[in-house]
Amino acid sequence: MTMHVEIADLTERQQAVLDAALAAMVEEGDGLTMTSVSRRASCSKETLYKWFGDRDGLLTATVRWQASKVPVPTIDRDRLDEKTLSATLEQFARDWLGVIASDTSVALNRLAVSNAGSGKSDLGSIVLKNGRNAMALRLKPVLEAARDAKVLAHFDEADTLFGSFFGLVIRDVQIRLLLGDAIKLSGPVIAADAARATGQFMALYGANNQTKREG
Amino acid sequence: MTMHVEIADLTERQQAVLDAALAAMVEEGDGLTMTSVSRRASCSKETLYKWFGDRDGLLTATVRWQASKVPVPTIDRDRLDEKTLSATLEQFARDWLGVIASDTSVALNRLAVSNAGSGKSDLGSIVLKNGRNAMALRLKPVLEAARDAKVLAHFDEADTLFGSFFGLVIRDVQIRLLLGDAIKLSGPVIAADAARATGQFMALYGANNQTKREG
DNA sequence: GCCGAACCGTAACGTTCGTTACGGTAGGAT
DNA sequence: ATCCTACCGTAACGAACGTTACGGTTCGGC
Repeated sequence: MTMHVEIADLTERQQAVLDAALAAMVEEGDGLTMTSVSRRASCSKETLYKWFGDRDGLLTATVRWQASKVPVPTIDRDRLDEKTLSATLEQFARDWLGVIASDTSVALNRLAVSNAGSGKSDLGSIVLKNGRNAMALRLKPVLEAARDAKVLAHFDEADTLFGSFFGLVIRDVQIRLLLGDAIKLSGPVIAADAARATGQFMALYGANNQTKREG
Repeated sequence: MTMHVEIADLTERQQAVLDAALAAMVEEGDGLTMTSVSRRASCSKETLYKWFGDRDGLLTATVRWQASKVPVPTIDRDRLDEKTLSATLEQFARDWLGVIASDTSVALNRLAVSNAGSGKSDLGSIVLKNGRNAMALRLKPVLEAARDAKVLAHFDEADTLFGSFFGLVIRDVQIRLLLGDAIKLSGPVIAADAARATGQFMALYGANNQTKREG
């Protein structure tokens, strides 16, 4: 286990270096090299190795650093009527789509996917933990509270609802971006998508709709 | 452009070599090497280069070969009532989930994603064309026919519906698999997911439901 | 039997890149 | 002033791997 610096206590210089690594990741993808990072960051390779141990350590630290920069939406669980739940979910979807569509997120996920294939030091689980799982962790209590407040219809597994919400929001956008499809999501488009997804989710799982739900 | 063999006319030996490459891809991921493929296929590297030009050509041919093996569901556009449309969509979803969850598909998509990052000879667009886009091509006429037969509510853009169907079926399954999450989808689970997704899609877009649809 | 084409197995070459080593500089402490 | 620490820039090392070259074998055609 190469763990030289905790992301909690990074000096400003170290953060700058990781930002340079992030930029390298976005522009050079998987093929970023220790030399290119050091050149970008105007630092020596010796420093990279002292701080991060090896290439894997640098990549891991970079992924963690980016994850720590993504704001995690906070939600108040009180006053849960249908209106506020919808608004919350919509905001959630908007933020999330914005992250997913960003260059850094795409580069990061590409790297993690590559790495998950090669088996080394899984970046995959890190990205999963700080991406999807972090979202699920925030969202599931809200869904359960909404169920208890009779705003959502009864359900047993919050995972199922989360999965459906995920699907309605992300659709085929992420995989297309990862595969290099040139789609650009402007702010208005994201807002519209978030609104549609939220409306559909409420239609499927809202307390007042008894349409087809769980299998 | 390195194009040595068309996938249409591959000798059996060549197919066997590509199957070996496929196996190597599944087990070694991005880091598969010309040597490992030749060893697996019991062929010489010289042959690999003669047939496929270079490493990129081999990978491209492998991706095309796998794509050509995936059965494309065929659909009859006649007799479109709600029942048959549901059955068609459900079958579609089932097949699709089965493909997405397979080891080869995961390995293939990982490779394509890595490659899309590095910019080389896009495998990404090939996978996109033979995956998502092939599905969209088959599905959109059906959706439009269903609309004209008043089985689905009115819509302008079939893309929107396709995206929603995609999301409801795939949800977070593909990205989790790509990132290395250890989920196993048994046949019954896939069937249940396909049924749920289809039910939800019909609930959202069926002609007899006027719930929230397009933005 | 003989020839050439196709192919196998392996050795060899060159490049890239991770990793390490080294000389030099700035700044703070003693 | 001296020393020590942290850092920069660059050169050097070694392994992995794509690519090429070569000798040996099989096999169909004459």
